[in-house]
Amino acid sequence: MAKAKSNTTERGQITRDRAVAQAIVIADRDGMDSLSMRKLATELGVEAMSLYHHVANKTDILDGMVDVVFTEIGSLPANVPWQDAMRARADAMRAVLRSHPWALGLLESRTTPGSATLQQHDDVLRCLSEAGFSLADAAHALALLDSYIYGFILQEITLPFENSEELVDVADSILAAQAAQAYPYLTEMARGHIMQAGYSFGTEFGYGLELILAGLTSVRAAENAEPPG
Amino acid sequence: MAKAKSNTTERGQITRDRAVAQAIVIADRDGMDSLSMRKLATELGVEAMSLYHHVANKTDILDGMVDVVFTEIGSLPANVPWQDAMRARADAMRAVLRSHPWALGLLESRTTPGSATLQQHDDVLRCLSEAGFSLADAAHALALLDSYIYGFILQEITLPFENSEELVDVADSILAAQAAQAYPYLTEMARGHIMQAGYSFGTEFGYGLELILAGLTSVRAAENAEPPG
DNA sequence: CAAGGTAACCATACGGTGTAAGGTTGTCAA
DNA sequence: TTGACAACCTTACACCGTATGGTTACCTTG
Repeated sequence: MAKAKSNTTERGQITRDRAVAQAIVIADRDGMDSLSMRKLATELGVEAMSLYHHVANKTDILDGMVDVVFTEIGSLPANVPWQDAMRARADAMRAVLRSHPWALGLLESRTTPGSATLQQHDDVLRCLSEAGFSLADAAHALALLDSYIYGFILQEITLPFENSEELVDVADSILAAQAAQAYPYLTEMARGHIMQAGYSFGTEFGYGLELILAGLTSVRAAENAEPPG
Repeated sequence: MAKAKSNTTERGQITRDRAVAQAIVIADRDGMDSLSMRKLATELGVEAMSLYHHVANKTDILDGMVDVVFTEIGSLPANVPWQDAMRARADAMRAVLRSHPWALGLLESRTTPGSATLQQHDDVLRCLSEAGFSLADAAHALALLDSYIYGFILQEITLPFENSEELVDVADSILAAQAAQAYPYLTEMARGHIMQAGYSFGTEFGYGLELILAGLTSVRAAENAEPPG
């Protein structure tokens, strides 16, 4: 009986980290829906059930994926004004969440924050506290910034186009014919604003972010002008 | 000659609308994951395949659910300052999206906007235009407000607690023991801010919203002070 | 009334899913 | 050589969305 599979094989190679990494590759390439245990196992050169020796279950893998995402976002730059630090964090989050479109949807379902999440939030609070924000205002600022960042990316991911040319096509078809009368302002915006050469939804991100940072700056100024009393 | 739709039996009762309505009931009650064609059919007193005479497929039902959500949000109040109109819309969106926690996740996957969506966006642009915003700034404002609203609710839905008491428990367990040293600012925020009696994450919503509205107000003021040139 | 058309409904089946249970193999320590 | 043990595989189950092809119960027409 063929006992000698020989070759010392490559068996011991599968780990939770490798499984999570490959799961990310699949989700990026084929979409979250087609990430299955069987497919993941196949791409790791193994049968589905073998994975269960390294991960508890599928949601364990999903948790791992979320953690990798937060790790990719990285940490805050040091020794810069707090506005620059917040800008850098926002841009990093946007870049990472755009490159892994499945990540935002995953955040919804995993309710227990991993260490990378906690660390990141702690960093932001420290940055703002050291910049002169009260604890309460730092918390407000964090919630506000995160809301804006998540919400913007949520909309951005949902958009049914990738570049300006596709945008024109999509806008045309959505706002075709009778729609122009039903939604006059939307139509006008599409024609007069969005369809201008060089428009990109991505530039909207900076607009809102700067408005929020300006608002937070005056909050901080007011706070330091008149100490709590 | 209208068809004599006699009510001698209850068979003809199943419609797309009824199916969508029951799907919403199931999603609200048991969660989106357990919404299946078989379960939906059973609760409508019918076999799974019978549904396919009234809906194209499951995603057709999901599209219908999204449209119902936007309908529930309703339209803008008339004859009020634009800030009040935006506040009302934000509160309505928050209320509806919180009462249907599955809705946000669904928005991600359906990329073709329904008529309720388009109508709502058109209403906002009209409101802001009539309030003196340029078309470009109205578009900026819409993107900014929607980002904040969606992102806030996304975070709110993800929270692993429902009320202040549960919050204390959760915060305690997450920040237990050694965590206090690893995340000092987070710990301090939990102890000194969040765990105060009467704190509710929901009140954060108004804080950010007011800050954004204040920012938009000064944008509008600047715009009207110095006409384009 | 009878006949036929048709919309509503049901039964069966296929290829997928996550994973529980238990069998098999390869490697190393004693 | 033996035994332990982890890694791996096979099989099976209950579920999913839905293609296919009946089967019913009604309405219209004569």
